[in-house]
Amino acid sequence: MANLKRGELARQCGVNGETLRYYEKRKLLAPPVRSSSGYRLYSQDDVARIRFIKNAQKVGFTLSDIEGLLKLRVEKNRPCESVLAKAQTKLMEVDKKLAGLKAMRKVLTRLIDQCERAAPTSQCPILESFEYAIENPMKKERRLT
Amino acid sequence: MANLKRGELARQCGVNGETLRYYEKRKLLAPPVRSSSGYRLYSQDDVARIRFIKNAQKVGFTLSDIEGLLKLRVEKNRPCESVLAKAQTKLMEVDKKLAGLKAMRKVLTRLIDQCERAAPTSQCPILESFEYAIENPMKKERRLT
DNA sequence: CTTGACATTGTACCTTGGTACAGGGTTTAT
DNA sequence: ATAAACCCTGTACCAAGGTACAATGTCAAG
Repeated sequence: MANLKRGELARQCGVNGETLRYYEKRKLLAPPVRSSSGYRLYSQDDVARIRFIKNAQKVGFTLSDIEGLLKLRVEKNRPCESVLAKAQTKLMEVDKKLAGLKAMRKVLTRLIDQCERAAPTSQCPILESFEYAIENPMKKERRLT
Repeated sequence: MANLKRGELARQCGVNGETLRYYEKRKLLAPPVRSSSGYRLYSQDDVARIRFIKNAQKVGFTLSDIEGLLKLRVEKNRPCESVLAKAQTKLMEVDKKLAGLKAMRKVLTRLIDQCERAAPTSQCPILESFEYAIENPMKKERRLT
């Protein structure tokens, strides 16, 4: 109905106007109808599509992922399995990143802790530890010379 | 002692040779001594420096962060406080990313779960959910029509 | 009728941490 | 002495997801 111009669609979806052009270039958005003067004219369907993209991004899908999801979205006869598989794959990716961050966190908190309880005369234990290989303490802290 | 050439240093540190040139450009590595033919000649200090960089990266410091850390590393009179502060800031950053990923994970697992227990006749619940705002279930799942 | 707020295009730039050439010169081993 | 394996430089390119112009055209209000 509405026939929104680029800025209107952008405002309605909370994205930058240039982003719409970018999505169009990336084929996430079909080239829209143009007004006689060449202005892009969007519909409510486009609003829904942008919302779809933004929601999918929120759970970790990249724009390339979303390209695939958008194709499945059009096929009406139950793309559920493929979508489920993609979601499961994404979950594994998220878990991998989580594991990486948790490992960082562990080492970082250990370093901070060491620093806080260090004797004031000693060298900075954090900097010092960067001079050597960083290991996780759980296993080999028997070395308390 | 060793006077390593670029490739040798790279191999010893497990980095790409080009990376060393990149670090030099980024001022993480001082311009090294050159041989008469213009080859870079590195010392064991450089080995330590690269190791330092790589270790700091492992706990989440960016190269820009590391630039600051390297400066503190040289000052011998207890930069401990500044380092500690940087580490604590980094920990907060890591925690923020963790929180974001955990939120993703939560929604994603919910979607997967909904999909797995969906009636085979229904539309794909994952795709469907992307059409609307994504909310966390904990609060408003009273809507079981 | 003019001003301001919109729109169009192409192109370049941003971040982060590098990698990959091309087109030369050098060193080492055979 | 010649080929392989280095090294040098500058520059361009990669992912990812946009953002920011400049130069120009259009539309609505007053």
